[in-house]
Amino acid sequence: MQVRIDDDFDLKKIQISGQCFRVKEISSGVFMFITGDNVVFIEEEKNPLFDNGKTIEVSCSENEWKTIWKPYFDLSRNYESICKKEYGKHEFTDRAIDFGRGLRILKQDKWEMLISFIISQRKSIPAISSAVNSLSVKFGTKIEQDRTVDEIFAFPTPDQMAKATLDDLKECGLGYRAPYVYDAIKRVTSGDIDLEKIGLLNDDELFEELMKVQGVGKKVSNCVCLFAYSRMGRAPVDVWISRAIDEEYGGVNPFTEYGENAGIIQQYIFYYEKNHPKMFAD
DNA sequence: CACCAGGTATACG
DNA sequence: CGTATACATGGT
Repeated sequence: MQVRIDDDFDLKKIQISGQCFRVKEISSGVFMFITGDNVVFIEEEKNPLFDNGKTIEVSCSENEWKTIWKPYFDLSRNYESICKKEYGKHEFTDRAIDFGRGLRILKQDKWEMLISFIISQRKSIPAISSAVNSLSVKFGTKIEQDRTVDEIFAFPTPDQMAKATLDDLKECGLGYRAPYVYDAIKRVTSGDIDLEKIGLLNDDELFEELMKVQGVGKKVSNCVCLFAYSRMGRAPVDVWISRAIDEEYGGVNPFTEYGENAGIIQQYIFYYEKNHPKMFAD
């Protein structure tokens, strides 16, 4: 099926943006995304017939696109106008926006994001990906599809992970984070934390609620708020953002100025810091 | 093959 | 309250 996109949208940038850990480019220009027990294959058309926006080819039905993937890619929000609105406040931010045009803040599965970002601490992005994949293969349900030779597994549900021992988790490369994930499993399967219900809370309350889980601090909580609950006002500060604040903003956190779009701006800055070519060594 | 990775909990002062 | 330190593994 073909879909018209009337806004900034770049699959390659999204893939390497560090917010999703299971996206694969299965062949040149064809990307596989997974959420819940859904898989989709997407290709950006090379010769768009229109001068604005672009057309993409998606493997799913129209209904699945509307209910799953359109929200996943946050396509009801216009990023072009957000960029325009926030442009001009800081020269460095403007540069990051220009460089990262096409990025989007994905609306991903809440449980998967909680576990993925607990795992993310002190790990490289490739290492996070492989750990998340290991959990999926070990505990998740196989998803039927015929586009890849590799078997694809859904990220395991809390109930599927409930049978995991600490050693099982360590076998997935979690290291010292295994007890943290173990705690998350217990809190969610016991009903102590209801990931759907806390979605009704305001940003600060949601942020605090997530931090009840062992191993979830400010940064991880903000990532879950942003990448699973679409709380665009949350701006996670990691080592890259912290470095940018020091070196580009004179040590003053710029995100308060971006208000409800702080998380989106954060993503452009993170992407720029990690991916822009450096002309000179420091 | 050392080195370091989208941090956090804990122990201090 | 702010600062220092340990932490388990894997990818490069």
